[in-house]
Amino acid sequence: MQIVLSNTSDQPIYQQIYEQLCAQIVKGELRADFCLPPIRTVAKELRISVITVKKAWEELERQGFIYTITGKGCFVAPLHLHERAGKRDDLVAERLQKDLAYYRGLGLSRQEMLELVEKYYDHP
Amino acid sequence: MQIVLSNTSDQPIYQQIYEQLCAQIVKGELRADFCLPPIRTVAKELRISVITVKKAWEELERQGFIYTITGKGCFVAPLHLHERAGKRDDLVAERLQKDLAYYRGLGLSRQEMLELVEKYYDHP
DNA sequence: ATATTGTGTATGTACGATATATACAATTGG
DNA sequence: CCAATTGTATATATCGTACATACACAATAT
Repeated sequence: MQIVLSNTSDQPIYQQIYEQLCAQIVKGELRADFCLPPIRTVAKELRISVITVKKAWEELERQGFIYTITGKGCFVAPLHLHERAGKRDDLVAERLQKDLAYYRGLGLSRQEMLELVEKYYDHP
Repeated sequence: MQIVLSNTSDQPIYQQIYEQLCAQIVKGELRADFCLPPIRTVAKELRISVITVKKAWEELERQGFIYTITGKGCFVAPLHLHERAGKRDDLVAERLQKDLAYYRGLGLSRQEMLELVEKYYDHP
């Protein structure tokens, strides 16, 4: 499990955490029932408050990515392969809609867009 | 000149305005030295505060898209064709970097990404 | 000249979201 | 049972967004 925070990002901390854990779970990098580190530990390592970590955890639980056992810890929800793929597709679809709208709004053609992706996707 | 606000969007109002005007300027839909409507008028039509419009206008000026003559109004900055194209590319590049990082983070391959763009770009 | 109208600007306020420290409650495990 | 460990709740501080209102400057008609 790995979390990297960006201080320059305009994204809230709890959301950065949420997204990164989301990604790791749908990719299967975190196995089912894997026990996440205590929020205190995460907070200490990232040098942020416990509450902020909890907020990310709450959102993860709300979306069905993890489950909580009070006094014991938080665990990765057991999702089958196709469920994980489905959740990933949900995340992609939701974001893609807004993103493409932006580029369309700037007047980019589909062809231009494809060329940009082709060019920069693997070379950031 | 046209501005459409979304109440459901999680984007700030002033930013929605900024982006839409940006787009219209780099696309050349607003001619150089075109006089924008008074912020009071825009505010009234959109049923928002003058301050919010001003905030969008400020950002547009900061980015060199418009210039202000106090007492007279705000005007579209005179940009040559290649300058406009350059600014559009700047906007695209800045956003594309973050967007692609997100999809990469979810484990999408370049091929998958291309297929999604191919499929949904013109059919939102 | 100067009053009036139109323009952008500044001040002060309110609210919600973000993030924090600290204290609390539930559960585990020796 | 008790101490340690876990997640949870309360109260507070700060920042960003948005607002209403009053101000300052420019243009123009009188």
